[in-house]
Order: sequence, then structure tokens, then C-alpha cells
Amino acid sequence: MADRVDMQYIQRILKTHHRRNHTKFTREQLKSLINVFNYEPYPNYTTRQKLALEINMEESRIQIWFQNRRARHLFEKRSKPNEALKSSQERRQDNPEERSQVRRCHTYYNTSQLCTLKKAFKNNPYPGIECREQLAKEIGVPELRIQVWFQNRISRLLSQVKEDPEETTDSETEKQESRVLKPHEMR
DNA sequence: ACTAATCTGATCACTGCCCCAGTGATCAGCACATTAGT
Repeated sequence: MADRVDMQYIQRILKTHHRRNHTKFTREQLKSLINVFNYEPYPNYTTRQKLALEINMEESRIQIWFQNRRARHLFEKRSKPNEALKSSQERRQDNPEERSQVRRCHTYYNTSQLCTLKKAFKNNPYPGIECREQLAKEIGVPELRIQVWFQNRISRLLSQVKEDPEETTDSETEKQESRVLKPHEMR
């Protein structure tokens, strides 16, 4: 019985799990991105926004590009440890100015927005791009903030389940959330 | 094959409340994260 319920759950998620379109950067955009990366591999929000305007690309795509670029760079440089990128923590220790560096403004969700997000999470903890965009439009928050909200929520739920797998609750919502499957377990 | 997109877990940063829990933002990923579009 439980297996059948899970299958329905999995099928529903797979059906609605769509990725964002693959972004194709132009040669000029890549040139600008690489230039910035070479002297600032950890650009703050202000820098990313400025760059976004400059190359006419969403700031969220730029943030992801830098994450992927750092991952490749760190992988390539692992054989030469002294050339590795400094972590953000190390950089902050080196440079007190870094401590006041601009992070993106904290997003505050009101009760109604949170209610919508929680309802959506209950229905599908791994929403695809269409679903996230619809939610973003519905509650008036950028799509990437929705993605981060879901990432934090699933992450905290999974670590909570790991910490106390025996935990049982009477709440139907929590019961449903506690049987969340990881994406690779769905395939 | 290359690389953008996504996921997980850890940690930072800030808020509201009174010392720490809650939560959004950011980051790495080490038998070198995985998945999927081009």
C-alpha cells in the first residue's frame, strides 16, 4: 500500500519536474565573465548585479556560472594547492572590508507567502522551473529566491530525518514531508 | 564531451529575543557532487 502511494507521489513529481532552459552565453558575455573571474572569483551581489546589466544576463545565471566556474577551477588546480582559490572565510579574515561586503538583501516572507510556499512544498518538494516561476509570480518574489527557499527547506528536512529517523508525528503534513525522496531515488 | 542546472550539507549572517533558535544566502562537492541539454 505504502509503495503504491509512493509511486503515485514519484510519478507526480517526475511529471512536473522540468529544468530551466540551458543558457547559452555569447562569446562576448563569456569574455566579460572570465575577465571578472580572473581578479574576483567570488563577486558579491553588487558586482554580480553590475555585471548582469553590463552583459544583459540575469544575475541568478551569473551566480550559477561563477559557482560552476569555481568548481572547475578548483578541480583543475587541486594538483597545485598553492594556486587554489581562497575560501570566502579566508578572504574575510584577510580583509576586514569583506565582512561588510554586500550580500543579497534578506528576503522576508509574509504569512500568506509562506503558506503558499509550504502548500507547494507539501505537493512537490522538487518543483520544476514552470512551477517555481508560477509560484514566483503568485507571491511576487524572484524565481531564484523560491529555488533557494525549497533548497533550504528540503536540506533541513533531510538532516532532521537523518538525525531522528524514528520521529513520528500526528501531523499529516509532517508525515508527508518526512517521506520525501531524493531526486536520484526517484529514478 | 562540455557545461548549465540541480541537489545536499555545511556554514555564514542576520533577526527576534535574551542565549540561542530560526531561516535566508552562499559555498563546496576530495575513490575529485550528479543530472541533463546541446
